[in-house]
Amino acid sequence: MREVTGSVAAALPKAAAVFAARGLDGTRMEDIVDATGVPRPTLYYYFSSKEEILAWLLRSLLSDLAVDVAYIVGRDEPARDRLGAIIAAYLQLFADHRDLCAVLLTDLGRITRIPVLADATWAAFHEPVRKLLDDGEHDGSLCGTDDDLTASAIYGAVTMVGLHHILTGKPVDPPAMSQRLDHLILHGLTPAPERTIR
Amino acid sequence: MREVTGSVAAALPKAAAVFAARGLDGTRMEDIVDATGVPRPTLYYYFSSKEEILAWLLRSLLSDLAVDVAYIVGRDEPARDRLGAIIAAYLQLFADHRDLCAVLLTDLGRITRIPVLADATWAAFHEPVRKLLDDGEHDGSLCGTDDDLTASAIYGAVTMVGLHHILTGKPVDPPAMSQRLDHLILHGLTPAPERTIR
DNA sequence: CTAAGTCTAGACGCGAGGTCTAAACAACGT
DNA sequence: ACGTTGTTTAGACCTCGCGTCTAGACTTAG
Repeated sequence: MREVTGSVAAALPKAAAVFAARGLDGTRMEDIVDATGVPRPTLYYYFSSKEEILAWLLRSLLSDLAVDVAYIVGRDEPARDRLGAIIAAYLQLFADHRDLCAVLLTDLGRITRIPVLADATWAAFHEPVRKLLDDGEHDGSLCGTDDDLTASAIYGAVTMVGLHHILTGKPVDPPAMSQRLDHLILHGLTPAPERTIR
Repeated sequence: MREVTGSVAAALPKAAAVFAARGLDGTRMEDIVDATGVPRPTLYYYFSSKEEILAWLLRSLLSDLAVDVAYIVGRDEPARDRLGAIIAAYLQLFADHRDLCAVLLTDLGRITRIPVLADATWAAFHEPVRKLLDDGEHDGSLCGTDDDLTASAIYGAVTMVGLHHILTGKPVDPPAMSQRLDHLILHGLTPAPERTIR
């Protein structure tokens, strides 16, 4: 794969909507040509396959996320606050890149068969969360027993909430949604004592 | 699509492993022939497409789940207990049908473009959970503000935990996992002392 | 024994991915 | 101005796999 720059790199994001609408296998090369205006031979000059085009789009998305997440993880705050910040950052990604997030998640199986993306998706969210849960046990701001399971649960919860909003066409409002998710993850669904007493 | 019975119906589940390994679009008709022993023309005698074969497999899976879930939802128990039972039932499905669950979730995008399956996946889990959350507010066993978001979060959490176990080859232990998830969903991650004070 | 329905073999058309050739075009140093 | 190198494009081509079709074999019922 050659380095992609200039007009081609600028035009490729237009293909995201097509991938989101039809999925990787459902998207024809001609669809990408139509969406981007880049002729077919030019696409094959830069990429060796359709799959590689999508991988290029998703890699940039995931590396951006990884940078944000790494910064948050490194901050000097209680783990529970950093956890909330990561959730907000992840939801922000959904808000900013609806199409690419939709492809990433709805074509998850297809994508996790591309090794570089399988690692990237995992490293961008699951691993940092697992580390934060571990930190939280030590600084006392979180409690937990099975970090791996808990990290998966949090990852799944945030992901599905974002995906649901995207697939149903609802706008993604990161502050409001992350506040609710944060509360759910920290306090659960047990009614507050005050409320039951009343 | 003709009604599928007898030896063909008995052999088809063998195709689940192939679908799980390669995905819907990555599975060739010949792979299904090899896995099941059913000749190609016979498959096209019963089904009009490859997609229909997978749909047939998944429909039976989802209808079984829907039956279990409907029974649990109708029980005369506090909503929080019924919620726990549904989570356990869902994880049991993962344990009993690893391959089909893997296809269902990793090829989610491909599958939600098949209308009958899109509805079935939603109806089998998300809707019942949402109803239970609503019940829980009325019987006082659960608290919540945004049932739709919460239902998505729970659905995502349970799904990702199960999927993670399946994809990493770990055994799915429904009682242990649902107990942990249940605790997480009810009490969250806030350490115990702080919770009792507040 | 016929008739209807079930099952199977093998050949075919076709669409889409990806390769190849060759030509047009741009940028560059000499 | 001129070759050189790399970029971009058109169009023909090959291959693979889906789904169709014809036709025949086998099974069961009337």
